Amino acid sequence: MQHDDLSSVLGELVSVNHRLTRLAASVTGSTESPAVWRTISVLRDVGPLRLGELARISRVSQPTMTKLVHALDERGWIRRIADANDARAWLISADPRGLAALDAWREELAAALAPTFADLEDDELATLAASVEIVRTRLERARDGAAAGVAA
Amino acid sequence: MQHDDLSSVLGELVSVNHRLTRLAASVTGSTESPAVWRTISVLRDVGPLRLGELARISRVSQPTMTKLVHALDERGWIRRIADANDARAWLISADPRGLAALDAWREELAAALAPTFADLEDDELATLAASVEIVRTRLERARDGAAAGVAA
DNA sequence: TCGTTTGTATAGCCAAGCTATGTATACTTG
DNA sequence: CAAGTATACATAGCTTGGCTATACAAACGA
Repeated sequence: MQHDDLSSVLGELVSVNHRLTRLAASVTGSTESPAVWRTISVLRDVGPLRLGELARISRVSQPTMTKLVHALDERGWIRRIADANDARAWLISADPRGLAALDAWREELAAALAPTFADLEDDELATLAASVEIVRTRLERARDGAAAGVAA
Repeated sequence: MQHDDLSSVLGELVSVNHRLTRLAASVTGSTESPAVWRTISVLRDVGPLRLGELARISRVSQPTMTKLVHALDERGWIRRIADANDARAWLISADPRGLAALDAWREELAAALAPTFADLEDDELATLAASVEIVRTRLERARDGAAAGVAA
């Protein structure tokens, strides 16, 4: 029962939020992809990171992150800082322009979704905020097992 | 955490859930994409639909849905039923095998995320379930404005 | 020094998204 | 009822984000 509830809620959470992501993509005029905002959001939350670690936390492969980082670098939304102690490595940090773009996207998203969420009550908003924190907490925790085999 | 500002919460909701989607993709061995589960989930929730309407509700373009439906049809996860009244149209419905696959994926997802969400309290689970309902309600409502200009 | 490990880059593939356009059926109207 | 318009789905061709496999360069260890 508890297990059924858990799997049901997690499954619905992922499905419903994927639909919300599609809605967000279609109502905003933004041509940027979710991957961009996800990446900058991670950098904002956990600070400058090596490319490989950023890939692990974002749960994408290292080559995928290499492509994303190059694209973001060309936009000037992140900075690649040479690691003084390891000539192979880069420290990736969010550029203020990237953070500003993230804020602008959030504003745009909220404006575009405003009609749909117009009747949101205060307690419903609080419920959504609480859910975000619940999930974020687990995502942070999952960082530790993110290396390879998960293996927990 | 941050102030319960609408744009902040919506932005975080989309970003965090995108990260959760990545986590789900990496912890499950599933080779299926989120688009597959999203589509079957929509069919399960709102029943047999014409391809175009399914595309609008899923917030993807009609050609994208054509490709998805063809792929799902080859797997036997949906059924294409000729519309008796309109030879151009098809009614798309979820096949029991598709619904079973959806359930299996949810179980797999829950099992894979179990370590990460192991300490979820009952009230936290309830919060997540409530959020799912809040978002689902708005998604259903947004169906009406899904046709063209997104209203105003 | 030389082999091994590690951090990032490159190559090449697939899937999901898009716009533009094609084709067949339905509808409308003179 | 013929002909033009509108609608429903399919196809073509592109872009991008994801992957694995592999290459390269720097660090490390014996």
